[in-house]
Amino acid sequence: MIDLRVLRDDPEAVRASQRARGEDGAVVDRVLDLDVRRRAAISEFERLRAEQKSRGKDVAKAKGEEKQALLADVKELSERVKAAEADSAALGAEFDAALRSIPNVVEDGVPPGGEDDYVVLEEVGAHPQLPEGLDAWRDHLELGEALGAIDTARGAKVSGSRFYFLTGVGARLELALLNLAVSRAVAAGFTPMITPTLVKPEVMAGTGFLGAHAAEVYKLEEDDLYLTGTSEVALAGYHSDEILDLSAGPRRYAGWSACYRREAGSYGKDTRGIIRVHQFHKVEMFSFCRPEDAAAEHRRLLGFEKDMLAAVEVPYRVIDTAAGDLGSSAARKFDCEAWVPSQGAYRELTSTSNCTTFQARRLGIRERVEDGAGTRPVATLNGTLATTRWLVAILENHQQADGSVRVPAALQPFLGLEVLQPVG
RNA sequence: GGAGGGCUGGCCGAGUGGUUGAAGGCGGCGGUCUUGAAAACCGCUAGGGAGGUACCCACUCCUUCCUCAUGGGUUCGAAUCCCAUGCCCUCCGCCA
Repeated sequence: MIDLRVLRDDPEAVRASQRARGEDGAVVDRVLDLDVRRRAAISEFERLRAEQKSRGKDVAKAKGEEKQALLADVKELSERVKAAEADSAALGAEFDAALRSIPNVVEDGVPPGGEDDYVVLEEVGAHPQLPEGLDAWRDHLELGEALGAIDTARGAKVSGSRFYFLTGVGARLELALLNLAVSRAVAAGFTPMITPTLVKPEVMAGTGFLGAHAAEVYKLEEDDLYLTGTSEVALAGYHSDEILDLSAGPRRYAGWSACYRREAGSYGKDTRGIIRVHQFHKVEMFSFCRPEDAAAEHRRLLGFEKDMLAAVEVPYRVIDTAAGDLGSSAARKFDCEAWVPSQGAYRELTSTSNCTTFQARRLGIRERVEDGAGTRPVATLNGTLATTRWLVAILENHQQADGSVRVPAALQPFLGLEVLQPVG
C-alpha cells in the first residue's frame, strides 16, 4: 500500500509511476475522489455517534417517565447512527480496495518500460572457454544425469512436469550451496530462520503477491492457506502488527525454505532441466530498516549477492529491472543473471527488491519516531542468496571435457569434494 | 476428531449492561531529595482514524470516532449478554 499522503500531496508523482509501469493512471483520481467522499461519511457518522453517546448519558441519569421519553427519542437516533456507520464502512472499504490496488511508487532512476527495457549495470567475470575436445557445451541436465545428480524423468513420474529429484552428489551440492549461503549470511549479521511455507491470506496479500501475479501462487482451498513462493512472505509476516526498535540498525534475517510456484503462463518455456520448476529451495535475505536507509540497504543486499556469485565462480551481470517488471511491492529491483553457456544467455539467479514502506504499511510493521509521539512504517527489503537454480550455472560453467565438474573452492568445505565425477 | 478452560494496555491483573479507554501493580520516562547512586515520595506513561488550529510541512494544542482475540447479533446504551470463527492451555481418542 502506498502512502496516502504522497498520493494527496503529489498525485502527479503517482501517475508518473503508473505510466512508467505501463499501468492505468486514472486509478489515482478514483482514489482521490473516494477519499473525499469517505471522509465526509466518517464525519457524519462521528457527529451522530457523539450525539448518541452524550444522550445515552442523560438516559442513564434519568428516572421514570422522563427516562421513557428520552428512550423513545434516542431510539430513532440509533437508527440514523447505524445507517451512517454502514455508509461510512462501505465507502471506506471501496477506498481501501482502490488504494491497495496501486503498486508501489517506483524509485527515481528506474528505467521505464517492460521486461526487455532493463539496464545492464555491470558485467562481472569472463565467459568460460569451451573445454578442449568438446564440440558444444553440455547443458546442466545432461551433466546432471551423467553425474547421477538430477533425475527429472522420475520427478515427472512422481509429481508431474517441472518436478525433479536431486540425487547423490546433486543433493549434496544443493545442501552445500545453501549451507554456504547461510554461513555467509550469519557472518554478515543475519539471523538464520527456517520459515513456514504455508501462510494465511492476509500475510500473502500483505506482501503483495495476490495482485497481478496471483495466478503464480498455490492455494489450499480447504484450509484457506497459501504455499509461499519465497520465504520473503513468512519473514515479512514475522513482525506484522509489531512496533520494532531499529535504533541499533536494520533487523536482518536469512530465511531457508522450500519455494512453490505454479509457473502459470510459462507453458513451453524452460521445460528442460531444473531452470524453471514448481518447487525449489532458497536462502533469502530480508531486512527491516528505516525508510531513509532503504536505498543504502538495497545496495548492501546486492553486494552480498555479488559476493555469493563470486564465491561460486560464475560470470554474471547485474541489471536494473524496468518499472513494468517490478512486481507490485517493489520500488526498485536489481537482478543478478548468471551466464549459462549451453544457452549462450544470462539467466536470473538473484533478485533484490526495495519495497520501501509498501509491505510494512499493509502488514502493520512500524517503529517509534524518536522525538515526539507516534510511529511510522518501516521499510522492507529482500534479496536472494542461493537457490536450486544456481546448480545450473555451477554445473555448466565448471564442466570439464571428460564430463566431470570442478567444485568451486568456497563450496569444497561444505561438499567434501573437489570434483564431481560421472557415474557408471 | 471429542470434552472442558481461557484470550483485557509493554507485562501482570481488576472489572458481569450506563460518565470504564478501562482500577491496582510491575516496567518505562520525568522530577524532588542526595556528593553520586539506591531507597522513598510526586507526576506522566496504549494504538489507530477523521476534523479543526498553523505561513507550507511537522510538532504542539483542541474536538471527535474506533479498538478489551476477530466477525456478527441483542440493546436507547456492550469489555460486560448471545452466536460464529481464530488462537492458547488441559484431558481423551487417533496418527506419527
